[in-house]
Parts: sequence; C-alpha cells; structure tokens
Amino acid sequence: MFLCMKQTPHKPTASELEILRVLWTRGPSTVREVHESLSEKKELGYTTVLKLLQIMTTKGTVKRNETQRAHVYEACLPAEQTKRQLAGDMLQRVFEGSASQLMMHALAGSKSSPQEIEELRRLLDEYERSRK
Amino acid sequence: MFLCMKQTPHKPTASELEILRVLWTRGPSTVREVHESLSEKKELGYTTVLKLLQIMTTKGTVKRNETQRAHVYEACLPAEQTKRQLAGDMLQRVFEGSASQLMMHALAGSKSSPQEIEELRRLLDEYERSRK
DNA sequence: CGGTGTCTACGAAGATTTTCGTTGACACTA
DNA sequence: TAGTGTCAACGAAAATCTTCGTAGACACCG
Repeated sequence: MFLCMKQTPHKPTASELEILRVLWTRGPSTVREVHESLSEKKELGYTTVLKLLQIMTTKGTVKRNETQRAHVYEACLPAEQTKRQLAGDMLQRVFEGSASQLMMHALAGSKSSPQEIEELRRLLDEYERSRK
Repeated sequence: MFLCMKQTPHKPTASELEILRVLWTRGPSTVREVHESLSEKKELGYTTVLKLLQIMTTKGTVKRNETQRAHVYEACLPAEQTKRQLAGDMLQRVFEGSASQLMMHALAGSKSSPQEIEELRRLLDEYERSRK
C-alpha cells in the first residue's frame, strides 16, 4: 500500500463530494451511515458507497479506522479547506481569478435574501479589515 | 442527425470549457485558430481539438458554419449564461446555496485587491436595487 | 495533370468515473 | 452448531472523457 505522495490534494469528483458532505456534517461514519444519509436524496447501492469510500481511501481523501468490524471513515481535510480549493479552482478556470465576476454570476443564478446581502457586506468589511 | 432535446444545457467538461473560453474571446473560429490559441498554454494535438469541437457540436454546446472548407465554430450560449450556470451549480453542490459561504471561500483562496472589494460592494448595491 | 498541404470524418485506445454483483469472513442467536 | 444478517474485498461492466492516428476529400501550385 502506497501513501499518497501528491502535494495538492485530489479535487473530489461529483460523487466523492456528496460523500464528503455527509462526512463533514455527520463526522466519522460507517459505510452504512453514509449510505443511509445519501439514500434520503437519491437511490444508491450500498456497495457503491463502499467502493467509493475505498477508492477515496487510496486517494487519500478519507482515512479509516479499522478497529471496529464496521470501519469508520473520516474526511482527511476539513470542509473549509476543500471548499476553498474548489472555489479557487473555479475562480481560475472560469473567471480568470476575478472574485467579483464569480460573485456577480453566483448572485445572478441564486435567489439571495436581503439577509444574505447584509451578510455579504459584513464579510467584505471583515475581509478588508483583516487585509490592513 | 438529432437535434439536442435537452432543456438544460450540458455542463461543459474541463476541456470543453477551455475551448469555450477561446471561442468566447476570439468569437467564431476555425479548428486551427482554436488549436493555435490553446497551444500557447499547453501541448495538444490538432485532431484532439477537432474531435472535441465535433463532440460539442453533437451536444449542442457549439454550432458550426460549414459554408467554408474550414468550418467555423461558435459557442451556442453567451459566456455570461454558461458562467452563471457553473457558478450556480457549484453554489448548490458545495455551498448549499449560500452565496456568502461561496464568497468567503473564494476570497480566502484569492488575493483580492481593494479595488476588487470596492467592485464587490458596488455589485451588492446594484443587486439590492434590482431586487426592490 | 500530379504532388503537397489542409481539412473533416471515423474509429479506437486509454483513463477515469460510476455503479453493482458476488464471495467469503465474521458474529449473533435460537 | 446451523441459520441469518452484516461487513469488506474484489472484480468488472457501463458510461464518460481525453487523446490521437489514419484515411479520404479537397484545393492550390507548378
């Protein structure tokens, strides 16, 4: 078995991301738990989830604790870091690094509430302060 | 030959997006022109680009004018619309629809200038006005 | 006309992703 | 202990993506 030598963590695929989201919200979980959580949204075989988690283990996306019969899986990276990577990747690939372009298109495609806008303003202030 | 029946346009793959970006900036272009443009960044065979454009044609991502011997390809959708779709997709899949989360992570992953922040504020104002 | 270069079409190989079926190990219980 | 249910491992099929080689059509040039 090889350790993952990659410097930059793997960009998760669509299915991997769904699993990661479960692990982020539930914390360390067994295959069954992940499967049940995903099954609420879409039909998906148990072994499909198992296989995915095994693949993600070899990729180094998740790690597992094998002390129990039902192995317990856990995301290697915190949600924040992976999300930042995904956002940054799209920022470069689609918006040539322009955060305002990204925001503009995201807003256009979503129904953001006034509260959301207020929160965004607050974030900008905070970001600006931290940059000083 | 079938027309594309899909209501929602195809989400472009990574390679398709690279090609779309060329078409968006150059406007309608031949395979050779797209290939030369992409070659500046990375090595890529001529027929690879040709094949991609052919596939994108069947998907309905691009359309082509065959009146010249060298067919001229053109994106079906304006850049704005596709970018909006991509941003909105990520917003849902990664950030559960929270634009502020998206922006927070995008900012954290980029080096946004004070001008960029100012532009973001302006966008928020504008968005809010348009919502009224 | 015949050679040279450019173009599209076709097919196909290789990689990656997504999905499960099957098998054998393990454990609980009646 | 024999039956029932749960689990990980393995392999593999199907779908999609990425890449390119080859062949045949076409046009220009001498």
